[in-house]
Amino acid sequence: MKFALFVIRRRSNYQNGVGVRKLHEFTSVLDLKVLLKDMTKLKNLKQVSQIHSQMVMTNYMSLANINTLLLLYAKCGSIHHTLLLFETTPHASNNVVTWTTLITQLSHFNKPFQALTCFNRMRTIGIYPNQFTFSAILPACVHALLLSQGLQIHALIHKHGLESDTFLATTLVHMYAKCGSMYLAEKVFEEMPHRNLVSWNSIIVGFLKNNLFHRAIGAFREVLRKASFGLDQVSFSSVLSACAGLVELGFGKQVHGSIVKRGLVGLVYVKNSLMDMYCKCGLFEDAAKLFYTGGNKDVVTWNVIIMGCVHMQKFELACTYLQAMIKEGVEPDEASYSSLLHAFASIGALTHGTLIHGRALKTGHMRNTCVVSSLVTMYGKCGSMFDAYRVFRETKVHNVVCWTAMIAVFQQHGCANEAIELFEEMLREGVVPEYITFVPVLSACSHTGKVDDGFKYFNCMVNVHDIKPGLEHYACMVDLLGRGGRLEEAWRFIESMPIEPDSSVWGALLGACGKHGNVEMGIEVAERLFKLEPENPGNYVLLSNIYTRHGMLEEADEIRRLMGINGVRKETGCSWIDVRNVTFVFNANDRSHSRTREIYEMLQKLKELIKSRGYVAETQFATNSVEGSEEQSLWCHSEKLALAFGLLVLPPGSPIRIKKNLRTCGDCHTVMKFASEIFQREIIVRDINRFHRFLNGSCSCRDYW
DNA sequence: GTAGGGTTAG
Repeated sequence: MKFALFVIRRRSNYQNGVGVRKLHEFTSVLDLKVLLKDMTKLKNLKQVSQIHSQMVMTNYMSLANINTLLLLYAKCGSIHHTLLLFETTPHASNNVVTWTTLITQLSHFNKPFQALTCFNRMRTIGIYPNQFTFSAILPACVHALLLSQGLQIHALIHKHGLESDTFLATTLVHMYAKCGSMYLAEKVFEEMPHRNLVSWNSIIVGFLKNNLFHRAIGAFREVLRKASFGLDQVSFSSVLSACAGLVELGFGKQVHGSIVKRGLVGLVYVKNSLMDMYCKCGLFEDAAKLFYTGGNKDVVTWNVIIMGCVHMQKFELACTYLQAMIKEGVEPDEASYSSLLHAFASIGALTHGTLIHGRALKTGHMRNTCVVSSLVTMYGKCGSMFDAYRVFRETKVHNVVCWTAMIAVFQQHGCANEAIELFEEMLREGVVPEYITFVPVLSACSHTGKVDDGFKYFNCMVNVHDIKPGLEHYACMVDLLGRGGRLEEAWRFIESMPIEPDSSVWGALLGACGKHGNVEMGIEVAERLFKLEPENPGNYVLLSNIYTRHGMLEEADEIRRLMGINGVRKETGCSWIDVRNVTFVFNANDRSHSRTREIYEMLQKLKELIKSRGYVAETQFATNSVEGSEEQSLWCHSEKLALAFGLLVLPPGSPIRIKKNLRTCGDCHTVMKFASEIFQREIIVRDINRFHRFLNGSCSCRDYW
């Protein structure tokens, strides 16, 4: 082969693929084959077209050459030309290799349904698929996530007696694992007469992707013990991902040792997985050490270190790495953008997030659905619902993640009707909802008191979409019934659950007991919660508030004592506000800020103004008294301090954005409403659960949170 | 002349 290539290069003066025009000088089929093989590296549509026309002119259109051409067109990015050539070559459809090439490439181009149609067309005209065809069609089932199709293909493989083919069985394992059926994947794997490295890697990766990390590690240990072949970078990087998933540093370090022993540490994929494992186990420094030790770095290396920063909440450092990677000429990819956006979403850094948006627009990354979904979430979590919606609408094609992101943003901002309408639009578009999609939908129903609709969607999830409800869904349903005052029904609903209810489910019921003043049920529910999560101060506070509201002050005191005995402390309220890219933090009763005097003066002024408009302090929200006055303690809440500071330093008319670590209190909520009207300001408070957008004296949550 | 496995979005 090498010799033949040498001859061609000499004869055609072939250099870097420029010698194509001398094709007519070739005389043997062998020459052409070699040239075509070499051309696969070029991936240039123009050159492939030139070869194609030369072949037509010189009568070189043998079936084998046509098949190579089909492949070449696909490899240089034009599935369109592949299809065109196929359709215009009548005798091509008699050949199984031609069909297989076509099916493989359709699958590679993420056109699984066209691939399946081709497969069926081929069988209709009486062409028998071989093992290559089967391994080409299985990835199409994976792309389309069609387990049912995969099962049918499996049956055909069985019929053709090809089940024991190692290559095919491995592809089946991969297909079942990707479609979420580890039971079937394992069954095929167990029945394989021979397993090679890729077979083992496929089962390890299968466990990994289905979050069965222990099983992934188990399979890795097993193959390490009994295989006659050596493991490769895929095996090692996969087992490291499993360690990362389990935060299993001990075994991870052992794996690191054997990687070093085998001399695999220089491989960039292995290095990336190692770094990722250390980051997820909290050893950022070890990851950074690997990052700075020479060797290759690719875009993933950068992404892993950036994600590591995000994981450690080192957001500024994450930005520094992004700038550094750009400086070194590594173009950030969708994962880089997604991780940073995720970071900015969690800290509510709107300005940083907007900068990333600008960059994504310039670099063409807005075509990527991951980036778009992260942007929608970022804007949503930073309080800019309208920007989130704009990004969503400016994107033409949405996948289910994108739809879910936008539905969740509406829900968090109190626009429950919009959330439900968007969900309905998604269904009309033919997008299939997933497990997580139903969480904001059910929550939207609960926040608008749509009990019937909530049940409609819940049943539709189970019966139409075959999704097993999880704890998140059950908690929403309990919330839905509880908010509507149907406490007994909610209790019975919990009892009918096929899975063990957790604290989120009981917590929803306790909240409802508080809202509707059911002391007896409240006590019973709280007792269960104290057992489930004795360390959560929220439950004690809720029960104590129920007692206080019913005048049972002794019992309320008893609960506070219980907190002391159990060593539970109420988390201190804490609020943040960004002013010209600097974040200011306020704790409850905070007097540490340099403008403390002005802040408290502003609050005093605000209090007088709103009192004249009928405000009465809601002292039931006062959990401790300051200077003997419960009312006074209310005016030291962190969100009020942040509000006063915002009113002082932000230009009139500009919105005030506050973030809080706990649920916002009822009294603060009332004060914010008044303030938005008096100062004609938009005030956005993001608390632990949701957004409150105050405008002209009312809140987007319609006082229902 | 045709095939397989590996970090990121809700």
